[in-house]
Amino acid sequence: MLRNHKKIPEPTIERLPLYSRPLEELLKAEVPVVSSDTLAKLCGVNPAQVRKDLAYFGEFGVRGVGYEVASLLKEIKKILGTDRKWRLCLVGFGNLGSALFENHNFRRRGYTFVAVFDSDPAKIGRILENGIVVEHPKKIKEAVPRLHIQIGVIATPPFKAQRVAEMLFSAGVRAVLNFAPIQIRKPECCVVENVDFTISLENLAYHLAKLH
Amino acid sequence: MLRNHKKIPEPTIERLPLYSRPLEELLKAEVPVVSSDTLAKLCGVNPAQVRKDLAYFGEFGVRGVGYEVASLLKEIKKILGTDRKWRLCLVGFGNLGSALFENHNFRRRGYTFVAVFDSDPAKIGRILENGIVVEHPKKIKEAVPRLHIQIGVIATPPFKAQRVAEMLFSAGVRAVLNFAPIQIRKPECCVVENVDFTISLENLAYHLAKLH
DNA sequence: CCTTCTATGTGCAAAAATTCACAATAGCTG
DNA sequence: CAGCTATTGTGAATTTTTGCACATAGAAGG
Ligand SMILES: NC(=O)c1ccc[n+]([C@@H]2O[C@H](COP(=O)([O-])OP(=O)(O)OC[C@H]3O[C@@H](n4cnc5c(N)ncnc54)[C@H](O)[C@@H]3O)[C@@H](O)[C@H]2O)c1
Ligand SMILES: NC(=O)c1ccc[n+]([C@@H]2O[C@H](COP(=O)([O-])OP(=O)(O)OC[C@H]3O[C@@H](n4cnc5c(N)ncnc54)[C@H](O)[C@@H]3O)[C@@H](O)[C@H]2O)c1
Repeated sequence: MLRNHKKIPEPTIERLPLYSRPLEELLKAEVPVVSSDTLAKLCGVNPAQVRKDLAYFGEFGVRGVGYEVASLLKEIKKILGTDRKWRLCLVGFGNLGSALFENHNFRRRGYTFVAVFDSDPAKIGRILENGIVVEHPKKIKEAVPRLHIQIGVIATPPFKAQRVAEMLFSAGVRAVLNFAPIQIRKPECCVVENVDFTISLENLAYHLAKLH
Repeated sequence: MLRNHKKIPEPTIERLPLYSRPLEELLKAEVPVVSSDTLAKLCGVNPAQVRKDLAYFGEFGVRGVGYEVASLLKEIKKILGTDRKWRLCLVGFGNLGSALFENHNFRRRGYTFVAVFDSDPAKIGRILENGIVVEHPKKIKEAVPRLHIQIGVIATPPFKAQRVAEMLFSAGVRAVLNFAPIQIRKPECCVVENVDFTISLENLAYHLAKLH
């Protein structure tokens, strides 16, 4: 048994969400069982990789048959914590922030915005979906414990992002999704994920330039 | 000399944009020279990594001194093709699409939207910044060569994304930035980068769940 | 109940990426 | 201009990740 001995590689964690997407499709299409080969093709990875990744967490497959779609999906969600609900707050209700807030993919996957903060007086007080009211960021300190906010999403201008992050951390938030194109300094105990589209664009540009 | 012999590792390419961000800050602050140690700390990576990554492309540093900020930044931009201008089109002018279009970071980095496509009749004909008019996606075929579009950005609903991608590829686009949460099938010769925030969120949830 | 068939789980080897550690070398100082 | 210092560039060691290859186990059919 692999699962009890070794720690789980980061790339494995990053591939699990990749597997869960085609699995959701298969579930919808009422396909009962999937092989590592098929799943691998759907995700564009190696079949052995799929089996090994899954084996870190348990024996989910049946030899000679494959993986039962519904139960595998459930297991992956359990591993990722996606079977739980997570409560988020949004800081920065601008173009990007409002697109994030209005996107129902997040809620469908268990990520619910329960508070929105913005420093613009023109936006403070505005009433959004689910009765959420835009508040000044100075309310973060008080709102995080009261609303049990677990994840902070930063969509402010870059030069405000570090300060906002610090407010979130000191209010008790341990995980931050940061859309501002800067490197956030964080306490040891906290996790930060950066999303930066321009990095993806620069990657594309590099590969394009090579194909001349 | 490393640079002529080995092919460049993908992770190296992915780190270059990371280096360029603090370098821009340093340039603005008129810091003339930076050591691999300092740059590494700013980016949260190992200093030897910085040196090795850069050495793949040339000898940019001065022993005993460090790297000249301005010229290093210029070199990185040259490598990434960010010194060139790139012409993009946007397909899907919804919440996310319009946030992308209105974000001036892209243009500042040399990525300019020169066309916007959306299938919604209520949006077609709308006039945006720089005189760009929202057009029906059936115009892609004709617009790509005429406007020399090099990169397509997909921000349509997921179930439309594959079809849109095919229209882009067959019109001659070789690089696609895809925001829809599906795996795009692509011809050998083309490059696709996927941006999926929910993967980042699932990562955060996993790490949070571990810290319980 | 035994045989056959199929796809998993995993030991092991290969490949890739990271990090160490140090010789090489540029600049500075006296 | 010799010696000293700082920091690069890189070969070698280490760690991590991937992929092969096959023994293993469940299912199905005779
Ligand atoms: N829009 C995009 O497509 C896009 C793409 C990549 C990155 N980003 C980044 O995301 C961030 C937001 O982008 P945007 O386009 O939504 O910008 P925006 O200007 O539309 O919105 C920023 C919002 O943050 C608010 N704000 C400013 N200071 C604040 C503070 N201290 N506390 C709380 N709120 C504050 C502003 O009032 C505004 O509503 C930026 O850092 C941007 O670089 C955006
Ligand atoms: N909004 C977000 O924060 C967010 C986050 C993650 C992922 N996404 C993904 O990005 C995509 C767009 O999200 P959104 O929130 O902007 O959705 P949206 O519904 O606001 O916008 C989608 C737009 O695409 C247009 N469209 C539909 N079919 C089209 C076609 N065949 N050709 C051209 N245009 C077409 C629609 O008219 C609409 O304007 C979705 O796939 C979504 O899952 C969005």
